Amino acid sequence: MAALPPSCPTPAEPPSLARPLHKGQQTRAAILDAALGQASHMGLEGLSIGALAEAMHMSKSGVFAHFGSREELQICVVREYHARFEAEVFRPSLNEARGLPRLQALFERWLRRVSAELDSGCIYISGAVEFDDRPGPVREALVAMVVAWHQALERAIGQAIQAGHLAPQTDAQQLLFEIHGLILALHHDARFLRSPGAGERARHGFERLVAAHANPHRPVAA
Amino acid sequence: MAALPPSCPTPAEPPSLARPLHKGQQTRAAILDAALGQASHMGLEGLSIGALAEAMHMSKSGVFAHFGSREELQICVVREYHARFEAEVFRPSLNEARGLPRLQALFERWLRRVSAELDSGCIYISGAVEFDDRPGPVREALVAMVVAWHQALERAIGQAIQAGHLAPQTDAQQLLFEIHGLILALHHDARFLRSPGAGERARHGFERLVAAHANPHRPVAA
DNA sequence: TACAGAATAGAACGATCGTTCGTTTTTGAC
DNA sequence: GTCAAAAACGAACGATCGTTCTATTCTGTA
Repeated sequence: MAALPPSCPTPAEPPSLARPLHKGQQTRAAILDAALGQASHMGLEGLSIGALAEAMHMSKSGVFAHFGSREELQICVVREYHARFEAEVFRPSLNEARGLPRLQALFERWLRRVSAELDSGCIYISGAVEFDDRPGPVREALVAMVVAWHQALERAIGQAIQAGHLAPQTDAQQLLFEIHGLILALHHDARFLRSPGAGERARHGFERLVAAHANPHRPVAA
Repeated sequence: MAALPPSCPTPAEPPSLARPLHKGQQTRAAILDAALGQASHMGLEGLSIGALAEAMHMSKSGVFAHFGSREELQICVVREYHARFEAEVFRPSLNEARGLPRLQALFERWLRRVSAELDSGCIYISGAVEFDDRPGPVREALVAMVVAWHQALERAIGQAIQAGHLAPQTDAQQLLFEIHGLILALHHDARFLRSPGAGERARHGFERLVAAHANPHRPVAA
């Protein structure tokens, strides 16, 4: 979850802190917000500049001018989603103590984000399916974001091992794989099958995983 | 995995066994085969009658006439995928003894199908993401197929419990949820992240799951 | 208030989409 | 070989797509 190249075609220099948002960047942000909503419903490939313009009460060319191409718009949506994910899932969890508490916080916030029904689907998950076979810069951006997130999780697992919360022989990558599986199954069951108990199943699976990897020589913090 | 309404617009009566395939049904099958390839690369929404016609060296209208609408074509693709999945994953596993051996066979064949790189993506998985927000007959067909497959798996788990291979207090739906998660994580890591060890991670997770739910009062058959 | 530059509109483009329709070719049974 | 039915073609339709261009409107500053 390291810092990533600023935004998209945003002017070269990084935004100075006190600069007031000019009209252009303001509407640009509004468009991006609408685009995120559209992409999470229809997928990144379902993003349409025409539909976006209609939702914004703007002309197609007016919307288009802010991004220069549809592909650039898709990349910006990915980056924006990443920024929100970081702000809503990753950063708040840093308030928890290193190790298991932080890992638990990360998982719980991740779970809530994925199973949220209001603003829909996780773009990491839908994007991974849409672009697993489609080379190009959108796929690359998507991979970069997902890898960054996975690295953050792996780091948290490593810290839990180091802190003695998880057994020292724990395979961090394997544990990450299985945790990720729980989230993916949650996304599938909650969103596609509309199964009501999916959230609880994911939580239960996570607790079982943590218990199985708990360090037998040290009591696990609640 | 119960029998499902025959095929798509296929003539009303079920095909008699000895009837020779007439020209129409022959090309229809060939189109469906090509459509499956296209859908597993570009998704069900990426199915294009024009591209399909070009690949078949046919006219658009010639292809179109076999299905009557794009939506019908999508549904036929879903059913055809289901038929192949049943033939390649489900049916061969019935040769294994009821209980754990059969469950293991189901998982291993499922794993191989999902991680296969030649013919690409699993339509159940990509379709679930594409249609989790899109009501209509395609989504309904997709849900029906996935539910049938999940029921078949749940049945196999139940038999493993009944046979004493798994502990009697095992929660079949929870176990299914976690097994499904392993497959989804495999699909994600192998296809999207191109991570080479994903297959082994899924196997390892499955073995851990089985071991955790093993019946302590009865030795588990290898 | 005036003026440069940014922001938006509007029309048009070529391409592709699913679909319709009338015609032509092919097939298979007699 | 005949002939009706089935299958495939080919052109055209309206719609939508991303994109380009030129004009117009708006903004922020001096």
